[in-house]
Amino acid sequence: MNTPTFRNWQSVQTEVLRRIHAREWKPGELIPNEADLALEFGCARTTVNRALRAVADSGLLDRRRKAGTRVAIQPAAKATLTIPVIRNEIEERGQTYDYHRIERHLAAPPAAVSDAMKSPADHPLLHVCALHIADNVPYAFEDRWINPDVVPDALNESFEAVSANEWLLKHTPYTHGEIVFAATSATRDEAAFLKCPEKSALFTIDRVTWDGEFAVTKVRVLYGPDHQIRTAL
Amino acid sequence: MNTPTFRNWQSVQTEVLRRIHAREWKPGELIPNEADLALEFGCARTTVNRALRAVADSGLLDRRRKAGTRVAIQPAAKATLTIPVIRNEIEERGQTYDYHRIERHLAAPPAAVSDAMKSPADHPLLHVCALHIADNVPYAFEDRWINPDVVPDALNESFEAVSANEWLLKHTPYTHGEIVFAATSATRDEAAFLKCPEKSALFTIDRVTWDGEFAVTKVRVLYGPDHQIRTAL
DNA sequence: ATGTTTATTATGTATGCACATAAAAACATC
DNA sequence: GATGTTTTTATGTGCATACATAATAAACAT
Repeated sequence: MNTPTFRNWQSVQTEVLRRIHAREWKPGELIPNEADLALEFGCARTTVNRALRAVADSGLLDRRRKAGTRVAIQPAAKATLTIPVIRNEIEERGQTYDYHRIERHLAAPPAAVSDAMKSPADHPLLHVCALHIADNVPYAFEDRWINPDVVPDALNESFEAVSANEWLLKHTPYTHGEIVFAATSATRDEAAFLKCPEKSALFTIDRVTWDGEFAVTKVRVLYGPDHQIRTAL
Repeated sequence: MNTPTFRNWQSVQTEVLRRIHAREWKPGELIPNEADLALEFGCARTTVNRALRAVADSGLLDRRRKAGTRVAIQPAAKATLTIPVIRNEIEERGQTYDYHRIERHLAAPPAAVSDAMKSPADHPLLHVCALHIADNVPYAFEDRWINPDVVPDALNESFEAVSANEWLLKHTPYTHGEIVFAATSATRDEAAFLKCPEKSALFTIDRVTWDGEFAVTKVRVLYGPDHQIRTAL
């Protein structure tokens, strides 16, 4: 009744996951240390380490030096969402993508925007609004503010052919960002653009992108009604 | 003008990220292979490999055998969301958590639910509805269906003191799950429970949890108005 | 009893080496 | 020229070893 040998880290990972799910290792319980597992699985400790590290990354194991590795008590689900460029999102579903720029001008942003971008209240930013369309149906409304100090080239771009989304990705470096998911009620204007009833519940993604200490851009994307983002757990 | 040596994979990663952000390596561009980088950084190829793998995991690099590693053209943002147990979510903000079970009975679920759980339409499931409360204000409404074939013990549990959320986490193994984020409009009943206007836009998480081929539970959590989930990018 | 120092130990990681594998590129064949 | 086959090459991974580090437990001193 010997355990079969596990050659690669994936198979070790699978076995570890099996034991966790089968409750052979119960939540909160300490599991054998890497060296022992390596012996049991007939592989090197490095391999066990890699497997356990992967499982820990997914949140199912808690690891601490000296204390050892234990099964997470409340495995706070970690879902990795991929937020694609809208064009890709649409084209990957086999729909035709269309883009329509609605507005583009320099203006002082509302306080909510200048605050989020940590930009002086009266400092003008480039405001670009656009509609993303899938199979001739409005798909998402994009409301974006761009900091021309950080991206001076944006002032020479009309954003009529290429969406600001893609243009910025291609031309602008950034270091980090914040992203917020929420549900918002469609305003009159938004409803008109998205051709949905006013006050429809819209899935919304807000994103602020930074290059060092300067905000590059802030964008709010309002998706059409019934839009959903799904992922495996 | 020699590059300083990078001792550990984190510092290699930092340097790689710097080069990407600084556009020394431009989007779409092929970067030197691992062996060359190892030589340049004065470390082993394994170390470079680990660093590049980490960056690739975050979506900024595309790696393919033989073809080499290149900077992602459109780094589809990958956001890792942590979906905590609601009680923890509330308590971590220093608010008091309260829980109120609204309903619990065996019933044949609506088609949408039995379909999602791949359960026969007329097969009765345990329906548990509850309200999660933060500082005496309704926080989230939980609408859950539990498969008693998979979790027979649930039939002996009133879910009055412990939320089904936590009880299941503690008692039920599972293998995988699906999760869907969306925005929904509050129905009359939901609005009443959450003490918000009818048709408010509510952030919604739908989750189906499986143990092998059997659905363990399906839950829809409706968060109160203005709820948002944020994460770093 | 209590605080402080010193082992001890499990994980974390760097390294050199070997070999596996996918996929591009070169080549041969029809 | 199109198609199938072989070679080449960059990444992917396993392993043994060594040492680093964090955190606990044990030993020690006060």
